[in-house]
Amino acid sequence: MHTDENPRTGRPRSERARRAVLQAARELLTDEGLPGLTVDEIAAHAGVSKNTIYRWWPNKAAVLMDAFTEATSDKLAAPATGTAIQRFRTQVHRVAELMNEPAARRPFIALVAASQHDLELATALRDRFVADRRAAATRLLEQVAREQPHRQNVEPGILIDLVYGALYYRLLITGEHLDAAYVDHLLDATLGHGTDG
Amino acid sequence: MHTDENPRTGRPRSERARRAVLQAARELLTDEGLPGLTVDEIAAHAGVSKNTIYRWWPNKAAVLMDAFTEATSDKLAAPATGTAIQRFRTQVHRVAELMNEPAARRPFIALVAASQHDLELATALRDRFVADRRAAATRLLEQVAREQPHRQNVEPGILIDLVYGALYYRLLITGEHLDAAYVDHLLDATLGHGTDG
Amino acid sequence: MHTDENPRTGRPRSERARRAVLQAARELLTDEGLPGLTVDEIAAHAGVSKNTIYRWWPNKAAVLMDAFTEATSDKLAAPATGTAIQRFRTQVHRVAELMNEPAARRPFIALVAASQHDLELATALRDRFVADRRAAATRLLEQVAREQPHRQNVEPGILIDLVYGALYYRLLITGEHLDAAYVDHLLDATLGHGTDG
Amino acid sequence: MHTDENPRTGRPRSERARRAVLQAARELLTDEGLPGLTVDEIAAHAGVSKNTIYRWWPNKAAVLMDAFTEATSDKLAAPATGTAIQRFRTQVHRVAELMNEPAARRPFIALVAASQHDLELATALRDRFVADRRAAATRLLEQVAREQPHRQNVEPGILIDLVYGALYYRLLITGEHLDAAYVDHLLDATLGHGTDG
DNA sequence: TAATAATCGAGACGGTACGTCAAGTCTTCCG
DNA sequence: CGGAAGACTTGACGTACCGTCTCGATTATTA
Repeated sequence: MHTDENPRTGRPRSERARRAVLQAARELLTDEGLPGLTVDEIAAHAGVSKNTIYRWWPNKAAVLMDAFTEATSDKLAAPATGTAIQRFRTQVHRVAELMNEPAARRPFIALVAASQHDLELATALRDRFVADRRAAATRLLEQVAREQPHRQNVEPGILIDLVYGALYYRLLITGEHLDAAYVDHLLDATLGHGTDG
Repeated sequence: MHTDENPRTGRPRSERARRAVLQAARELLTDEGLPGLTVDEIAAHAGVSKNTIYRWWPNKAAVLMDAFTEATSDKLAAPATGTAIQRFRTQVHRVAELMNEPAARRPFIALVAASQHDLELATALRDRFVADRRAAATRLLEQVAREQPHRQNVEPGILIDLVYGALYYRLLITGEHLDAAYVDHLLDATLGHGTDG
Repeated sequence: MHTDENPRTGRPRSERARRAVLQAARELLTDEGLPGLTVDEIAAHAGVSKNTIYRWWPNKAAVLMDAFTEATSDKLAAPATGTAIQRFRTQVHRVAELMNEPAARRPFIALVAASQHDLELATALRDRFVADRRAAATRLLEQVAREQPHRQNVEPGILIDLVYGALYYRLLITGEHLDAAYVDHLLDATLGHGTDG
Repeated sequence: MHTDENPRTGRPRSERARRAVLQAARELLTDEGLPGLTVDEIAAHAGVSKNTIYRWWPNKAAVLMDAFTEATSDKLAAPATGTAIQRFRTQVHRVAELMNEPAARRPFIALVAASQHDLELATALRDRFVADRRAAATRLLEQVAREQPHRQNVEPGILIDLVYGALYYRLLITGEHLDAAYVDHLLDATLGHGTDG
């Protein structure tokens, strides 16, 4: 999105159009993913010209990226409370919930799929979604290691790969459900039991 | 592929054409993935008509699926030796190596990406690639549980999700390298150290 | 049709196949004309292989040409009786009837249409259908001129063009019906009234 | 052609593209007729996308119909002068000249051929080419009958069929040349000699 | 209160790939 | 060798979507 540009003159960008586009992108996204979503459709459904879409986004992947971010950013932002371990567990649970939520699951899958052959999108996805959580998780797990030096802790990077990897694995490969119990199983298996209290 | 059908009459299917198509699919696959691979290109490069491709495969995803299977089936088939745990570790290492191998990495990524919006492909991928390994791994881990009942074992399904999930996570999300040391880290963290001897 | 070839050895040509092909061609011809008739259809409907068709005919136009000739040759062959003028009139009536007959009208139209961009077919059509009638008509009209030198006769070639031209004109351009009364009108207008007795 | 529609908004239709398509159609038409003319070729030769062609014409027959109309409409439009009979004779001569003119002969033959299996085209051809001339000719011949009641006139419809029929007959069946002398022969034979002064 | 300037909806444009279809040829096995 | 079956190459078809472009109309700031 070209929000950085700010000409002092001329007709200002239509906020209505921006919103309509993002909403249309969300509404029209089906199980067919990005390939099943066409810019013409989005434009028609949003009551917007294709020109307007291409003026502000480079392609439909970028549109969906924005649509996804806008819809989910607040859900992951709320700060967790409790011990470091508890906060880590909360974070993982939240991501799992996101992957289950109807409004977020399909866009997310579509974005991950598209990012496999779209380097820019892959970067954007990592920068705007993965990196934050990964940094926060690393900090929390390092804190755990400092506070409980006697524990036999695995490297934070490895542990994060294991837990988050399992979430993505179910989301993308097996397609199985991601309920809270399953997430607890993953966390218990990697952090040890009784770490949720 | 319709290899199952076997009419006694008529001109037999050209094995040369079949091979040329699969090889062309492998050779022409770039980082652009399936969207960057066109049936016209494959046909031209293989010296085969589009018609022939569509006679035997429903779409280019199916072609690439066959191309991938043909190229990698033997690499994963060789039986591992040693204890149950050793054999499990070997299996995981082999999958990781596959994900690293130039000839297999790109096709695999492309197939996983495409399977996100292609239900048939997703099923085929699970049935022909994931299911076998998962069943074998489950058997091995159950054997471990029987032989070492004192061990604090996690459920096989969870453990498999964790380990394989981490592999897919690096392959699809972070794009980081999957070397043997990293795989050992994953296995040590989930199975315990000293399980490789 | 390659009837000229007559090898002394090997399996003889199947008369059953030949007939089935020509009948299938007649039966499958619709208002779509030659373009709407496919060799695959003919082969399937006749229970014959495409190979067999291409062995004996160069293309589907030739097949239809044979099918048409076979079905209509006898209808035009019966000798007319009476005076020269009467025999000429009979000949014209017979051609008009042919153009009306369901079994002949469509094949004929299709052949004339196809002959516009198929030189071989055009030649065949002229040689095997037009030329005979034209020669006979010329002979008859010259005989009339000899027998009735006082009559103000137009050149046979012009008269034939006028009368037959009108038939083709209705067949191909206006598509109007060609009944006997209309044909008599044409003949009366060109030969003079009272020439039918 | 959808020239009737006139939306006030959107990018206006490219006159350049329209012209280029029609010209390409004329230039690329060979003795192979419509079947030998491909939309891809027209598009490439006109520097236009296939899309644009299909946006404005339903098929290549419609393109050629427009190309033909555009090139010939003015040639037949100029009013003839003289008596009713003279004007009729002029009209017939003009059509004959059209059938001889290199720029018009092939398109016309191709259109008549195609109209044998294309109902829409047949209607268009009759409505836009045949009907006008036929109506005008009928009017002229009726005027002749009124002015010269003593003459032994044949029905206008029959006379038109005879004369124009002969032109089409030569054009489509025998392929012979249509020079002015021949046309005069036809007119003399049907209207009587000395009607050209 | 204009003039300027960027946006907007609409929709035509060139380009590329799609998946289908028919033509005509070739390759097998069976009488 | 003829014939049935059916796979093969070739080439055109008509469709769909992409991303760009050109209109007239709109809505701001600047003069």
